Amino acid sequence: MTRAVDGGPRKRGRPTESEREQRREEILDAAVRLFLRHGYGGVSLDRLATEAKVTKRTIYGYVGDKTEVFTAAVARLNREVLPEAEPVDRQARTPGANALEALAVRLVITLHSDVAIGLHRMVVAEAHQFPDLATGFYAAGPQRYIDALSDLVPCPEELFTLLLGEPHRRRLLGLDAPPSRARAEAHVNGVLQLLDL
Amino acid sequence: MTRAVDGGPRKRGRPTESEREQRREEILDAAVRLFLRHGYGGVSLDRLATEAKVTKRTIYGYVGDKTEVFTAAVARLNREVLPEAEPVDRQARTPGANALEALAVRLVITLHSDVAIGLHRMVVAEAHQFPDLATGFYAAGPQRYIDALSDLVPCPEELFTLLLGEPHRRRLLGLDAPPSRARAEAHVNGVLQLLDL
DNA sequence: ACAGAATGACACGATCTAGTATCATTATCC
DNA sequence: GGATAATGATACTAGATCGTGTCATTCTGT
Repeated sequence: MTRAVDGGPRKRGRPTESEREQRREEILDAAVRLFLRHGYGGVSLDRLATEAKVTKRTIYGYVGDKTEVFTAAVARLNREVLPEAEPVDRQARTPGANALEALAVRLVITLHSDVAIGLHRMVVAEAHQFPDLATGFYAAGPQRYIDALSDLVPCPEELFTLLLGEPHRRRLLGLDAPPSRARAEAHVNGVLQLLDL
Repeated sequence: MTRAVDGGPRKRGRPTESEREQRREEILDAAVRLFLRHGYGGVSLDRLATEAKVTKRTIYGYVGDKTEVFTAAVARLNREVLPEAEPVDRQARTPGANALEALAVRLVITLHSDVAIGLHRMVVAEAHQFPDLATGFYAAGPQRYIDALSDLVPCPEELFTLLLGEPHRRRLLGLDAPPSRARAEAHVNGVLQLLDL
């Protein structure tokens, strides 16, 4: 008999092999949730252990100390946000005037999402303590989007900057909600017109 | 006989009236230095007390608890960074094609400085815990610069966004050093050309 | 079946931190 | 001069947190 998905305390003792495979994922799921909500300093290992329904010793066994958990959580968030950019290449090859617009709208919606904004904010906040994370974040994030745009326009960096723009700055400061698709499309059209694209 | 400016332990007992006037400034000077370097969570009151050559009780007497010290430090930083925008109005009235360029260069250099970047990073990092600081920061900072530009160009928000651009994002992540004046001027000229200004 | 590995529950030590209290010392007020 | 206020030095309380230790429990490998 298998235990209910969220049924009280986890059973004791050594886990089965299939449980072991899920274990690390569950820990990182909880870490991502908590770090996004409360930031690095606002999450204790006890709280993370409770959230992951695991003990601290198990966290050390599967991931490591707090800094390693944070690094792994950021890495997972990077992989979670960036696959949205994968269809870029496919879209880029699609001819027609709307290819650029479609890509831009995807980019705006993705990078203004709660997850992407939370990641961006965390990396900025901890750039002092985790400089390697900042380097990796920029290379895997903004730089990659800029490279994708470089196949389509002559000024990819400036286009990327404008696609984020002040709304993105305000999102980082927690001043606005994520834009609706309609707002994102309007923003994209405004930017493309401004740059004569 | 007056004590040397930075000569060992401060003398005990009730301070003179002139000392009282300086006291709060010295505390906030130290707070600004430490918060910029180590962030809100990275500064303890003991450390702040040592840096300000004062005891914790005196900090409570002059400023308040840690959150009030942080709020006061951010307010002081806002006042410290923004006076650079005061000459905006005077420059704006100066006719000639170089008025906009001169203002833009000032803006780029100021907002990429270590102090401005440190403030921006701190406000982003603590936007969850101090949402009022984020609101005040955007209104007194970016919004104010955008308003100043609105007298000179038809697309002030977009111009502001481009004047910061990816170099500013990279500065927030600790990836670049502050731009030289030459780099700032080159960046401004590139942006103004792109927008046909 | 049995030894060993991995876990949850619980506890513990060491460290750090916010905020307060005590006491001697120095300035201000009357 | 004497009372009062404000300070530095120091210690303290109370709580949080990181990282380990102990022990019973459960799975894996042989």
